[in-house]
Amino acid sequence: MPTRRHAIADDLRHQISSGHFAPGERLPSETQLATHYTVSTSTLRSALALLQSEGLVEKIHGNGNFVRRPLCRITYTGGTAALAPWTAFSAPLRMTARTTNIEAPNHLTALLGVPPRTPLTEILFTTHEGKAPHSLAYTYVPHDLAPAAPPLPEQIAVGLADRCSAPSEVRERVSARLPTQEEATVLRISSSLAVISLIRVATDATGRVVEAALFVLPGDRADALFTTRVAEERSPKA
Amino acid sequence: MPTRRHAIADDLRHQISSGHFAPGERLPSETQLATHYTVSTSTLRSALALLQSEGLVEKIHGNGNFVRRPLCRITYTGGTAALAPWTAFSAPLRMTARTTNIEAPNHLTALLGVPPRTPLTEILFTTHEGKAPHSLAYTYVPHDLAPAAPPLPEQIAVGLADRCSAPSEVRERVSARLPTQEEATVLRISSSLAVISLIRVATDATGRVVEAALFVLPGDRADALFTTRVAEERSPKA
DNA sequence: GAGTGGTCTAGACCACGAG
DNA sequence: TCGTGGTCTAGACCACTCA
Repeated sequence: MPTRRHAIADDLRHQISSGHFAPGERLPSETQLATHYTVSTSTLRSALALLQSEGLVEKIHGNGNFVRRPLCRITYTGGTAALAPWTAFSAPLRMTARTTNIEAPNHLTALLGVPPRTPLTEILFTTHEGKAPHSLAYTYVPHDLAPAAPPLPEQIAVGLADRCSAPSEVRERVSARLPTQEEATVLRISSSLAVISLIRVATDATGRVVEAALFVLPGDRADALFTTRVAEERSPKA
Repeated sequence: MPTRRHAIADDLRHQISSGHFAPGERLPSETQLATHYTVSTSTLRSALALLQSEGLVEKIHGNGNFVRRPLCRITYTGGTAALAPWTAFSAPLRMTARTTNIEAPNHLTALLGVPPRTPLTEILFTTHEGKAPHSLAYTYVPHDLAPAAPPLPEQIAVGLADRCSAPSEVRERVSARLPTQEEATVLRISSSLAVISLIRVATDATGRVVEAALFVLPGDRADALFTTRVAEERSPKA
């Protein structure tokens, strides 16, 4: 038995997908919609919450509810040894970088295998599509491996390749969760829209961690792909 | 500036983690809690919703709110060529299987590269910890590759290894989303707790799909790990 | 049947954004 | 300033679980 909020959400979904509400358009105010559907504003808001968690609608406080423009779906490609994070993405994306020198906070020491307060370089990559941020990647490298050059994305890749030895192993751990308040704000997503949290740790032949990266990818527009080829010699024995 | 529901959620979180409310215990009723915190029941319920989406509290309609027992965190290991799905999990888990013969529905034809209504064998694996279901895996194999043996997990692995050629490539696509109503019910999770959705497709040397598997893993207790070793010969060029 | 959570209401008051 | 969404209230009524 469908509840009212589901019925309203379904109706709005249809109106959006049919083009009755165009992408980027502002929906009627919540009061108007509540009157139209003859429900209370609370019920109407819970209907909109469903659409938000699907990434169909973006609320802007004091302004209105907007139909989200459909975004390019991007694929993070796993298993690449490249140190530059954006090379892992399939689609061409505008990317900005911001470099900060920090001392290793507690939650990073275990990941990087370094003592607390080790000098690190943090590089925050942000991908954009139009004005809307599309994904976040916090990258940490030991300070002596970090490029001295200004943090233009292309230069970082070259700088890293110059200074550090080749990674010999990359471990990527993927989990699903809801975004933190900060992530939701920066990515302009609902805090009820699931995100992929991906932690990538690259170690060189000596076992030293040469890079750790924390990716946050909105679930409505990103996924991660891992391809494994099996050597012919090996038996498929479970 | 923290809202009331966040303050209440924080307080309950502390009481749970400090052991004031024990795992498995039923919380006071929502009315009692609302009185205790001098808020309306709506506000109290929105505080509980926060704890639900963290997997700390399980609501049971008509019965009460229960502190969730902390569950073993499990890791799905990617990149394995094994066809038996449970071998991908790190922890020992109780698993049940249910086999059904079906005709390929539309959403599977593209995945498997077969015509509509191709005979398939669907195997639904469920892992359990105690009474609570822990994860779901829908596995599809072409009917002629499916084991004729009864669907005991161990026998399926043997049956598959006997009949089909070795997979030469495994593609695993990971995304994050909220569970469907059905998944939330079966897994006994809140519909606002993010899940990992993992689609694994194994193809043999001829390019034929020998297995497709759809995993649903609750985000509060599961993650996926992919390890890549880089051959020494290759350059780390981005 | 008694008690629990689930849905919904009609409204107050606050915080934010744009003109 | 005005209109928007954000938070919260006090309470009605329904659906479910368990004794």
